Amino acid sequence: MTRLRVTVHILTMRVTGHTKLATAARRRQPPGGARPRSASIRDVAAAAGVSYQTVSRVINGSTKVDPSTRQEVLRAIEELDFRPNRAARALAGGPLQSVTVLTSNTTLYGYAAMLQGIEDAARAANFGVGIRVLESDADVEDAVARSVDPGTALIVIAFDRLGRRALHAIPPEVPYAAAVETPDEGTSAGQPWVWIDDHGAAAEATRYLIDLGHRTVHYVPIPASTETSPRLLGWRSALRSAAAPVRRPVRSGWDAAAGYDAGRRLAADPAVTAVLCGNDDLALGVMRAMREAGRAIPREVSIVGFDDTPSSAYLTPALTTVRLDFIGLGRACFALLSGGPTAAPGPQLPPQLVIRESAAKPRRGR
Amino acid sequence: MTRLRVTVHILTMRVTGHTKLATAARRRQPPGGARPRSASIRDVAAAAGVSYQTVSRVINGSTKVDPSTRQEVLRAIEELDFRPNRAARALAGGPLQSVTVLTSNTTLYGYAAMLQGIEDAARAANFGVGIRVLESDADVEDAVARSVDPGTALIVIAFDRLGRRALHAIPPEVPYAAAVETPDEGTSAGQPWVWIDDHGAAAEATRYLIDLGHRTVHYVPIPASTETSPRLLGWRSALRSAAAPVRRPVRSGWDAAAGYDAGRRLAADPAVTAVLCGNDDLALGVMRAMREAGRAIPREVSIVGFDDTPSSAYLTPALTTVRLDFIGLGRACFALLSGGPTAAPGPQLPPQLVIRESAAKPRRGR
DNA sequence: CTGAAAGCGCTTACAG
DNA sequence: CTGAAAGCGCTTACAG
Repeated sequence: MTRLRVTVHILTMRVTGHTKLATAARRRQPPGGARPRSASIRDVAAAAGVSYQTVSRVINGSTKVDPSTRQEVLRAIEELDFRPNRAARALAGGPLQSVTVLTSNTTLYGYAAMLQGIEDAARAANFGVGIRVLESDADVEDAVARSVDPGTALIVIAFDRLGRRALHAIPPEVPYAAAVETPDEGTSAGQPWVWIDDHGAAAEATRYLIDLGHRTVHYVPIPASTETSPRLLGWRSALRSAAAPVRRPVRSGWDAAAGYDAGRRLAADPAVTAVLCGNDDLALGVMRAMREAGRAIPREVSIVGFDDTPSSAYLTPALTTVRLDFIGLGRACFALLSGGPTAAPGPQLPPQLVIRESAAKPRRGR
Repeated sequence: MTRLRVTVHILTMRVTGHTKLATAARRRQPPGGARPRSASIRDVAAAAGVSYQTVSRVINGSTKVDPSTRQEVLRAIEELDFRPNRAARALAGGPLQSVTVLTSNTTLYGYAAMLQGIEDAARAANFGVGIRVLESDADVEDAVARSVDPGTALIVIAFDRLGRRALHAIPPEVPYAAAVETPDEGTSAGQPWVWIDDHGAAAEATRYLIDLGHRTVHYVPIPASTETSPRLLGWRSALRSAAAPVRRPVRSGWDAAAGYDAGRRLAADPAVTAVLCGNDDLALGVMRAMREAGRAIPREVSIVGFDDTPSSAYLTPALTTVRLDFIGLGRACFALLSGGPTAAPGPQLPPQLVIRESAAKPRRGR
């Protein structure tokens, strides 16, 4: 019995060995070829006539390599189409080579655009990009723990409560960066965080509506990451500066359905003539509810959104909204990881009010 | 000489060991706390009183472990909060543990929803998820090569030309699955592909408009992955069955801006009374263009989209569209990788025409 | 500047 | 069923 087993194993080994060799030869011949075993640093070293440690130095950008040696190694790398094995580098304690994005959502515009910016910057830096969705409060800790890995940094999209929790669950010295809704008061100096000036954006949009002649501006926020949302603060301060009454924000959610619900509640109040919405999807839902209630936009009710999604300009009426550069935010966030010259924590590209058709003077002056 | 070298080596080991410990110790103490270096299988083995190979067997689900031994190991794993090192597993030739999604886009609804479905299923299977965007034709080969990695499977979102190219660039025996626009004729049997019955969906939507009384239906497609798009075929065959004239499709792109351009061209033709659009964003753009041209929807022109994005029901008029289950498609695609009982290549959940407000009888009968 | 050693944390054979 | 060996492809020290 034992004999038989041994025999079988030897055969197996032989077959495997044979396959590998045959494969390497057939590499460029797709039809029928088995998996090409890719070149290792030893192969490159042999082709370049140096030791494999030198190859390691070259691929890691060590300066202590003779220029001509480097040339020869690079040529061999090119020739063999060598790509360092990520797993081996990570295991051996090599440099950061990938980033995992922790986010509660991947499809909402701000999140998806942020992810796009991260991926774009990461790809340019030859970093791999992973995604881990934060499912629930109970899942956050596990998500962080499973994402911590030598060789990979973390990026947290901390626009909401789950993201915020993940941010605070990252063990010290795990390399990371984050996009936050707003920095923690006081403690944010020196943190690898980027954000958008939501406070200023909300204030500007609110002022715009007030200047149009609206008596006040109602607010349908997205769920905030903290107790005090900068948008809420910006909206309120603009209202106060104008001595306009501050109405209670209408709690909702993230999408058009949530906006629709909020809109129905607002439509019941004839005093509502202007509504600022936490994102364009909410705005879309509010518009729908208003029109169902017979309130024309912008003739009877003005609506302003946040984000400027690619569709917002094509709605009817085209949405007046605050453009937020999430793609740039994602890129900036990634840059924080490498700490290059373009890396700067803090607020990024200022938001910009894009005036279109969904807001106008109220029917009668105040 | 030999003796000396041996001695030196022993010293080296000691020094190395010392340095590492010191470093490790410092690493963990930001100022004060001690971050435990994560447990390895050897730690678990020690805690459970077994060899580390046995731990390996347990975490890999080997059946050849005594139940009581397994219990003990699981307890130690729990106690030490052990998580296998992904890099080490990959390097040593362990099982698949992550999947990289190759896609030309991450923000368009179909792609983003597909990604969501994949992530969801992958997370449940404790798989990591990577993303690699296909930037251009020139980038495809590089994208595939860099994504091939032991321990990680590939999922290609092959709805478009770039995705299709990536699909065909995958070396044989790299584990993968794909969501395609349509299977290759003849050669698709047994391939790990999933898709949605676009042909049937387009035919159904077209028939619906014809049955409403429209003389014909114009078509604004999304760019197809192949020469013959199933949606185009479905649209055309429905038209032919109804003996309706087949107008040339209006080439456009993927987003509302592209839809707007197409819509302007269509609006110039007074004979256009019904338009089928390749996705909801295009439909939104077409609607905008039509209204700018003074054509009311649906009174003068009917519009039908594809996708049923979360916003489509809240547009005014609410969009009549074909609902496609991209989230389910993503899950099904992932399931193909593990080959479990739920894995079935082929067409997935049938599309469903969702009738809302954007399509109606033409003003005058045909 | 370049080479030889040790080891990262696992897995697969293999031997009991 | 369980243990001891070899090695995955790299990197960091270290020694010249």
